[in-house]
Amino acid sequence: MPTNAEIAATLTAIADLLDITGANAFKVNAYRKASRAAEAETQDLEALAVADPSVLRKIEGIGESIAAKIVELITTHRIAELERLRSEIPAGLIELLTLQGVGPKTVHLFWTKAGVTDLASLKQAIDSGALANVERMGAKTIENLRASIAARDAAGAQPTRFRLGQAVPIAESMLAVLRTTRGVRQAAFAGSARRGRETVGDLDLLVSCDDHAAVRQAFLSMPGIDRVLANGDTRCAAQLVGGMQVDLRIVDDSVFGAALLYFTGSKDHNVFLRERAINAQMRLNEYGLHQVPSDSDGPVGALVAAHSEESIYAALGLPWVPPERRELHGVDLEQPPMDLVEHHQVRAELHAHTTASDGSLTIHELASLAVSRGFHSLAITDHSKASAQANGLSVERLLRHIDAIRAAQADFPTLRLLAGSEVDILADGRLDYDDETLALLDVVVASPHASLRQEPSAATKRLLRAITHPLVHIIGHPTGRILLGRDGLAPDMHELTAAAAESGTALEVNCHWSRLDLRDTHVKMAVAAGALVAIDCDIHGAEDVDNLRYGVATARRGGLTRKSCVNTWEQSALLAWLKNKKSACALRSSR
DNA sequence: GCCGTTTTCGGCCCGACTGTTTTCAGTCG
Repeated sequence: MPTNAEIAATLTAIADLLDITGANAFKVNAYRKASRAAEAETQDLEALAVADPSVLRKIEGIGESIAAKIVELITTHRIAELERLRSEIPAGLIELLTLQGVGPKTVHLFWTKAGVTDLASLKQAIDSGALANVERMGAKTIENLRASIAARDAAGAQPTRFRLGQAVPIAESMLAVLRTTRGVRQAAFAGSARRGRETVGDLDLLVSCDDHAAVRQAFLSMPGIDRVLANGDTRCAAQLVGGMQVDLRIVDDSVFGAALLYFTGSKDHNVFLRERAINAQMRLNEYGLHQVPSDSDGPVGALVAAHSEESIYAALGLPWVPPERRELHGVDLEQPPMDLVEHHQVRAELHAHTTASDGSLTIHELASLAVSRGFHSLAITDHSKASAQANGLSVERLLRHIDAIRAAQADFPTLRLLAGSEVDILADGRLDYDDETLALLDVVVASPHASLRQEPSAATKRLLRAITHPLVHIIGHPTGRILLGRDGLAPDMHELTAAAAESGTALEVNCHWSRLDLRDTHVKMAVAAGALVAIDCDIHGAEDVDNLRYGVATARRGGLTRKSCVNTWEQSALLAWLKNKKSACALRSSR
């Protein structure tokens, strides 16, 4: 039973192999586009296909042929076409596609003209001088090839993607330098980081200025640059120590909006906008939206819009699309804009740890921090006893902690301090404190911390039990995944979000950039199910509050609106929700 | 291989940079 991710990976594998054979580039691109569509699909493709295979073709980018291949994969666990390609093409060639500056045409050349079948034989062909006899393989190209291989060898297991919360601070520190550079008007980061993707492959920086040379020099002389990959008048690229690539684009200030739009992407979003421009007799690129030139215009038609993103969307008959929503294309964008949750609307933190368990701040320090952020409510939710590694609280310690939280309230007149717990959801779905204890708390965040490799069906059952527990308000980091580290649980999110909506339990978007759990696609499911969502920083130290932006971005990517986000509610509404779940429980248990 | 307000064929986003070339192919985003 292939997952959507596995189907996507299979389609990408076909695309890679086709690429190397020199197949039609549009055909290759069709497989890549279908792969992206499969990955972005929130419905389970296998379930869709089993119910009605024709539904697959309703997904944009999946047509007759690819739909048939997906069905073939689901029913026979193989795709004959893929096996044929694999029998013809040495498996080691695919790895060569990942070398900087090496694409499918070059790999094809290596293979057919120099007998290269993998990285080892490529090295051999370089060292023996055999490669120098191949067309287009001049001294400079071979030198670059050596450098790419060396960079790869040195990197070893160096990551190819980086977590959002690690990439954004790097981008901002580089922008801070560029903003002080002579002639710079505007500077911003674009790309997948601006779209708030949970991981990014590289950084895209955009600068408008009067002095290109000064900006290029400032950029290329920054500390941490390991290797310069390109150095042109309007575009520079460099690899940082640690492997991250940074691209810099320099444009005139008058077209900053067009360039920002263009370099923010996503690729599919750009293609959609360009096609829309063409249909309206216009042409869109990073220098603006122009009329198609008439004979008297020369190469470029009259400018329609370029200064701001808003003006370009408007000229295309669309509302401005927030960067987090730019994975979308097609009819989704023609809907009226949603009231997406915004960073400044978050006024309550409902998941925070103190020195009582594994936090670094005291109750008072945490409360002061919340006040400084303008929050009206803060829940202190230290770990429960099963999280021994985090110094989880025994019932006796918890009782004393509740008293300490209530006592601290007097010192913070503008902040409502809530006594809570982040209680472990045990492997079978039981909670780590008994109901009598939980009933003493204002807020119960129930989270899975152990047994994170259990079967999906067991995980679903486990989490459902916690979601439907009347004393639980929030399910903390529901899957327990660690980005680029641990997959975590894979429960049936359709079941979970439906149950959450039914029981009034909120699902958490944990803002820490190593978690972002719920992930964007899960938020989308929660929104579709009508479930409540909490955006929480899971504060362990003062710096964690700054992660809120990543959680908000993830929530926005999933289409979360203010009214479904409990952290944005007025204090009275929040307290009523916290209390109502409890009284609902009392009612039920008294029957 | 996908797709359709020029719909079953003939397009498919477009520009910068690099290196190898004498005008362009390949890569990348």
